Amino acid sequence: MTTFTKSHVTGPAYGASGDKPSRRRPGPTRAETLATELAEAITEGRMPPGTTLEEERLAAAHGVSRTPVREALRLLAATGLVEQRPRRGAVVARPEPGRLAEMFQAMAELEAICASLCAVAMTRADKARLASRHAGMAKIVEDGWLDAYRDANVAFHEALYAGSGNGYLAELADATRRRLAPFRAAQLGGRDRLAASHEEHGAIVAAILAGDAPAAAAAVRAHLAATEWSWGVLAGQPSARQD
Amino acid sequence: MTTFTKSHVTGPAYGASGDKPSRRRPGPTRAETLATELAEAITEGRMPPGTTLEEERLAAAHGVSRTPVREALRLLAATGLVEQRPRRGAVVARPEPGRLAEMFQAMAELEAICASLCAVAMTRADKARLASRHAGMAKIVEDGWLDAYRDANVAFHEALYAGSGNGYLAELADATRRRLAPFRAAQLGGRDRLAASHEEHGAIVAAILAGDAPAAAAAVRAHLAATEWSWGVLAGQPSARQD
DNA sequence: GCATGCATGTTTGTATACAATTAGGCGATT
DNA sequence: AATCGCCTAATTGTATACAAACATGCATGC
Repeated sequence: MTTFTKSHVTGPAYGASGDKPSRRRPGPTRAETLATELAEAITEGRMPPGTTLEEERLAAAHGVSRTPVREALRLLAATGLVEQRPRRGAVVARPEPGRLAEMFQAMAELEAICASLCAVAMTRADKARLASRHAGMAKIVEDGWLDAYRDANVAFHEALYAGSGNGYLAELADATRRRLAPFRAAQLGGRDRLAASHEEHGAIVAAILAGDAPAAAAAVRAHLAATEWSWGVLAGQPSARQD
Repeated sequence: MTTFTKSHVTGPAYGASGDKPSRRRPGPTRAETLATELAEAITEGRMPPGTTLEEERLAAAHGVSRTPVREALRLLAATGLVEQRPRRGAVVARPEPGRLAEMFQAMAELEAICASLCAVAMTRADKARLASRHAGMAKIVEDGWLDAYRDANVAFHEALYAGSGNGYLAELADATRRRLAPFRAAQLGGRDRLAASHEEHGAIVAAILAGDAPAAAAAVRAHLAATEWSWGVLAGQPSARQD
């Protein structure tokens, strides 16, 4: 499971304007850079599910040849963000509604496990950090800052993954969340939902602070069950439909 | 998460003797075929962790050019079976001992979830099939047929994944098991361990038949905790060391 | 004698050229 | 008029060629 860390991203892409990079970075290869960029474009909704990914077009758009493009697509296909039909090209993955529901359930369970582990494995300092992170989100909720809450929310959940102490598990959860990202409803609902979400977070944090693993798992499941509607998962296909 | 089904495998590889295939299969591309073959070679221990995967050598061995080889390696890298260092080539993945432990724990939790879901989601017919599968393994245990038990054991666990009714979760569990496969101790221990394993399976089956999800989860965790030593996970690195 | 620098070979990364399959449209036939 | 078949265009799959980076060994200097 390859993860695409922000550190791999080199910016808005040199190739957007057609020029190639003069200085060569040591680490990341073109294919990886491309994969990261495409992954972001997909998860952020700029390339909605169903979008066809034509190799030559992508190559031209990023100022590279088809070879790295193909490798990037293979990478994304293995990640699940892209679907490759044998000789019919690649498209941004658009899972069946049933499969989306499966992924959502799996994510809930993965997060529940993470929270359980947090409850028993986190150091006192870690728990304090988590609590303060949660506390910091209160102001965002009061102000009704939707975009900021969305980011902070992702960060909160990723803190849960990291706090499990199990990096592999964290990667699974993160990858699943990323694969579901294109199906989030654009807006999280409204201020009421924001407050409710924050309150549910509070229950999770409390359980973790108390070291109560089963309660933490239950709180996570409840939180995600309540969140479900704010994803496109059960509402049928979202945004794009262009095949 | 791309899965490598047996149906994709076309045999011991035409390229082993250098000749290219005359008839062209419609579906799978060379890269996918290659990826499947390599994945099997790795999970079956024929290419132990640490083995260097030189592109040209692989290309020659399989009678193809470097291009599909590279794509196959990318695929495997995304799957986690292979590790690609930016400009230093690819090797069969050899995770740190700590990471192996994480993967093992994650697998235990994933299987526990699957078993829980089995308990509540399986139809009566499914449960009967699972029970009969388990019963069928008794004879293998009596005869001490180690190899056969190994295969049947994998099939049993995969039946658990499938029985969860959550295909995505099943894929996660399966992929994790595959990634851990190269680190299994060659022999499962002995006849005593065989019998113990079978008995633990019995506890799992019983809990599922009874529809007792928590008991099923607990039984799975107990089973894997008992199995742990038969994997190379905690015993440090296994088989190969050739870098 | 040891360390450092350079030269060379090997291997990966990228680009381009070619082959083959698929998709779509046009025409002929029933 | 509808359907079948073929033909053409577009796109993917594969191979090869070129360029850059890493690794190794040797020679040179200290």
